[in-house]
Amino acid sequence: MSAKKTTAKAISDPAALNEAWRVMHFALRAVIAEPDRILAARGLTRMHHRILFFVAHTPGMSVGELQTTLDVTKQALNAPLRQLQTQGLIELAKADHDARVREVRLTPEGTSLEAKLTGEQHKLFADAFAVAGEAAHEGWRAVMRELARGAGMR
Amino acid sequence: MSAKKTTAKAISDPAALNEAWRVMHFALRAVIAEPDRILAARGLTRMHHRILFFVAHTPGMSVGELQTTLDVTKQALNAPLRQLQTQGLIELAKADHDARVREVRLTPEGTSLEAKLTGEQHKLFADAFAVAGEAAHEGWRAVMRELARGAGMR
DNA sequence: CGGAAAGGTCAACAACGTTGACGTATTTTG
DNA sequence: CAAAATACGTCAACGTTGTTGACCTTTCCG
Repeated sequence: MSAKKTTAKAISDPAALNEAWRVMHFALRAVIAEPDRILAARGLTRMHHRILFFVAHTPGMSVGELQTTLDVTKQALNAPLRQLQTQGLIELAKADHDARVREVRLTPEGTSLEAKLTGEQHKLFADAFAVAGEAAHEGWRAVMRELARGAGMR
Repeated sequence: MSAKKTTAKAISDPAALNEAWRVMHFALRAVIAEPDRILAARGLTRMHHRILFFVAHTPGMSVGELQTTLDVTKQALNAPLRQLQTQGLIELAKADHDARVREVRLTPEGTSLEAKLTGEQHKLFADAFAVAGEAAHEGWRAVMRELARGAGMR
């Protein structure tokens, strides 16, 4: 017994729901902060991050797939894509099966940067999960999954 | 016994951390979706929503306080503020203690719209919490608080 | 061969926020 | 009380980012 009883807010207490929304914001901000600074230092933006992120998890993605995934026009994608290439973070190569298609992959440096960026985020999540405990971790995941259901969840 | 065991992912499993990030995105998107549509239908944007939100919870806020809170310039704030006023959602009145200061309050219609907007979000949260259960709710809050610590948390 | 697909690129726009410079009440201060 | 400081409002010039539209090249395929 004991532990904090914190009034165990009722699930639909307006104040609790309101706080949920605020906390969500700050949590997101906290997780984005470091990566954003690192990116900015290289003159990169969130769009670049998004590209690195998706390409890291799906090496060899075509430009068109990226475009669809990120839901932007090819013109909007082109500039950041070229900048990443210029900075030696990604490579564009013709696909074997279709020379019209250009496949995107991270270079070792790109892989390194991407790892650094997501590493910062992972650290925050891991710390939060560690402090909150395994049970809280499971609860968190359950709630998030529920919230995310209904959004695209591509 | 029973219930889903779901492999009880290790707290620092890279895949779990990665999923945490993705889920966070989708959850946020899901929560923002409806309010955004409602706003858009009235020709309003997120900035208007932010104004309504803060003014709702701190009636009589001055324009300057709003500016500081939202972290935008007065020029950026002015336009949406006037539009909200024109649409009869907020009222601007001179402060009793200082006629230079203009206090912002929601009109009944403004209060109604704000309630509708946050109501949509509350519904999503309440549903997610209800489905996940009270224990998960507590866990979620614990993790979020931990994540948010280190961000501003104004 | 000729049409369709994947990309690249130039150009005109539109949304949104920023900085800079003034102008106007109103309050505070020397 | 005159002068400096505040709180706001507003006009104007930009910068960023993404969009639509048009056009061109390379490549694939029937």
